[in-house]
Amino acid sequence: MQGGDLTVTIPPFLLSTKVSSMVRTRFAPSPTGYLHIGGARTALYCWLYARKTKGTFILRIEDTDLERSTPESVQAILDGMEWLNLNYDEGPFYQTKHFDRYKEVINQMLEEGKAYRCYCSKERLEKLREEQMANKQKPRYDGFCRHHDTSNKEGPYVVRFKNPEEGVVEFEDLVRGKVVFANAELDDLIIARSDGTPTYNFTVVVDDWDMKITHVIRGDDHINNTPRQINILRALGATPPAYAHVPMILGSDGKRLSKRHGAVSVLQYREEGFLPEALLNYLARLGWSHGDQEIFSIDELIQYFDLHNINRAPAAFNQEKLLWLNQHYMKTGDPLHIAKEFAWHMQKLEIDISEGPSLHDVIKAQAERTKTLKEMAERSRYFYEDVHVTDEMKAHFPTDLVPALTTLRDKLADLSEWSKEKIHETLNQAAESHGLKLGKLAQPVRIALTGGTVSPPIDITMLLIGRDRVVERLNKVMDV
RNA sequence: GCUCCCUUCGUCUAGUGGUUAGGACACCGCCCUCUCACGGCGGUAACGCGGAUUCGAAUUCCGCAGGGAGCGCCA
Repeated sequence: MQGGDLTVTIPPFLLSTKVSSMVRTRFAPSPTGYLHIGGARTALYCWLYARKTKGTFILRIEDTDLERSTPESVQAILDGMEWLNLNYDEGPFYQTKHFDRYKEVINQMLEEGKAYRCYCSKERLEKLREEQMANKQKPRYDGFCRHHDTSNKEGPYVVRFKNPEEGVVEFEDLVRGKVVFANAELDDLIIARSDGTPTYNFTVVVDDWDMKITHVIRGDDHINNTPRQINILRALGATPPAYAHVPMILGSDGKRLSKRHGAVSVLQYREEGFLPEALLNYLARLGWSHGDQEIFSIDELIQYFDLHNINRAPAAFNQEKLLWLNQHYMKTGDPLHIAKEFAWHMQKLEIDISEGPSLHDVIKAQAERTKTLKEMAERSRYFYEDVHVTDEMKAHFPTDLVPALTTLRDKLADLSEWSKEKIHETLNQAAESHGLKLGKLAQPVRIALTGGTVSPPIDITMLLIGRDRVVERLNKVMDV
């Protein structure tokens, strides 16, 4: 029996002329929330594997849970993927649009005796479960309607898959190696609810089959579903794909990652000032490695990534290392791209960047002293906005410093060229001529110019703020 | 409870019978220095436990302990 026999309506993705031996991976999130860190890593692995093999990466939205799926979540997932630049070749496909196809396969299975109608009430199932638990057994359906004649039954029913009752399901997981399950452990799972809608384990199977998925890369919380899915696939006459179950990501305390660990949503990392390339690098390296290498460009990732090098143990998310990577990319990454993300943060803080130094110069000056773009934005206000002189600041300007400040101001005002070198020279001269060490002059000047005690080197700070504003701010602190 | 999975520095990891168990983040110290940083140099720190195999085990096998996931008309 061939799978093609079941095809009456042909979904559009089947009309593809692509060669079937090519690798086809899919990321299949359910839209019940944002794109979280774990999902993002799974998506990244799927994407990397497809890119590495010159295969196809497909996005499929598993929205069969009508209760919990929302359009907002779909959008959040799409936005997250876009920010990370994980582009897909096909999709997004929506399972809710494949209901006819699922129904068709269910009917076919019913006709062929591969599935059956089950009239057991929820109450009976509930009772069964309780009894089994009490007897220290694994709760599972007892196959009542499979073994009794139900032909003259009336009322609501679900459709169950006739799982093999004996033997084992064995598969070679690309991450874990050989995995074996006894069929006796499995039960006859519901493939259609009493309202006729199909369930997860069934829709996954049909779609993976129809979409000719060759490699299912997913979280290992699905490993228990795999033998069931393989059984259905076999009943349909399909060849099961290769599986790769990647371990979960844990919070910093080793517990399951959740909101109390901080950011979980990918887009929240954007809000907090991370660069997508830093997150991607971090996520790739979390649970996977290539020798001792820590920094990977996207191209290197594509080149070196391999399913076999994925670790079997779950990994704890470590924000410190992500911060380090983020700073690394702020210092060394593509200036244009960083400036674009940086501008986004400046805008969020309502800092007007239309006048003042170029973002590129600010990034160059700030990258080595900030860990995130958000922090960088917060600490770059004084390049674009006036500094408010506070009483606390005044304490840093004793009257005996006024002569040196005056000299400095006048020399700066007369400077032939507003360059880092000239400014630096002027600073040194002004300090020296009043018998001061550079530090004695530089720090008060820093406070006058930035309102704080921390900034890039004073010459660069002055250069970026600009001559007029520098002179103006020096005057301001000398007045008071 | 049942089934399955996992276990190298605090964290991410390298390691596939013989290594002073390597790297990275974090941490500590020193150097550099106009602040904060960056950078450079150095340091602390790990094979869960118990058996077995072997001349030799982080590496193989068996127990144990600990951790995780699944067991829905959720996905």
